[in-house]
Amino acid sequence: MRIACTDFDLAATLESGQVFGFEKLADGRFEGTLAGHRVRLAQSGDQLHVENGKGPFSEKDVRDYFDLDRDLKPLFGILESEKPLAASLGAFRGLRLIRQDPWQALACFILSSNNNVKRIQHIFRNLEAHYSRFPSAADVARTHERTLRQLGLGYRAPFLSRTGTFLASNPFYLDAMRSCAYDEARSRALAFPGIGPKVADCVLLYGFHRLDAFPVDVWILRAMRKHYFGGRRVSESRVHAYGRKRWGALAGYVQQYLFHGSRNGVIY
DNA sequence: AGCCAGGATGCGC
DNA sequence: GCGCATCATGGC
Repeated sequence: MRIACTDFDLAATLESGQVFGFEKLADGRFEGTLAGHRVRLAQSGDQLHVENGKGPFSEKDVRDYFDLDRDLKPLFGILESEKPLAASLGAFRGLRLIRQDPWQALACFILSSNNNVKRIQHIFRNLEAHYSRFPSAADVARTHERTLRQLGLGYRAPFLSRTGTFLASNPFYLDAMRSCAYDEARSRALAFPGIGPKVADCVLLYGFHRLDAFPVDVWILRAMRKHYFGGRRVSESRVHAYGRKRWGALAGYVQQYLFHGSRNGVIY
């Protein structure tokens, strides 16, 4: 399948720490699961190539997943007007926010706390291998904690176990969060074990495509302190409130360019 | 060897 | 509200 795409950077999108299930192959293609199907992805210019097996799999699935029908010009207008962001735009123009499955985003970002991307990817692959797919909440619910530990989760095993158990017996809980206002959805995310302020915003941003969410991790905190607070050691909650107010409905997109740019040395 | 990783939690203050 | 120790694990 070939899909026309403008203002799209596949590699930046898949390597910017928002999704952990794609592996870069030796030839530069990416392999992972999209809309329930194993795919291999490659980009050449304004074309996205998708190889997949048989199944109910459409171009629309891909366009939705990669947010390809969004006009990024309003975002680019913001990024161009601020020095640190313009640098990231120059390097990663076309980085887009993926629409992930809410449960998968929630599970992955429980694993992400005090962890590094390489190891999160490793745990993700362990989970896929153990269950022959990414586990559902029900899968996790009937798995013993020690098994999760053996898959590499460490001390986060009980967090995921308890979350899976709750969602297996409340199967529409995440669906209901879709229609909540930001504050309500965030406080519900915060109520899960192992989910604090940063991961809650990741769940809203990546799992529910709430673009007004603004996750503040160590990279965002450093970059924001330096470029927007004159180097002052302001708190994460202040940075969070500031980012959301300054960039509003596109705060999450701005955050993604700031994060990826900072992590790759484009912003310093 | 020791520090860090897309932090969260529980504590004392 | 803030600061701090602790939490598995492995990459670097």
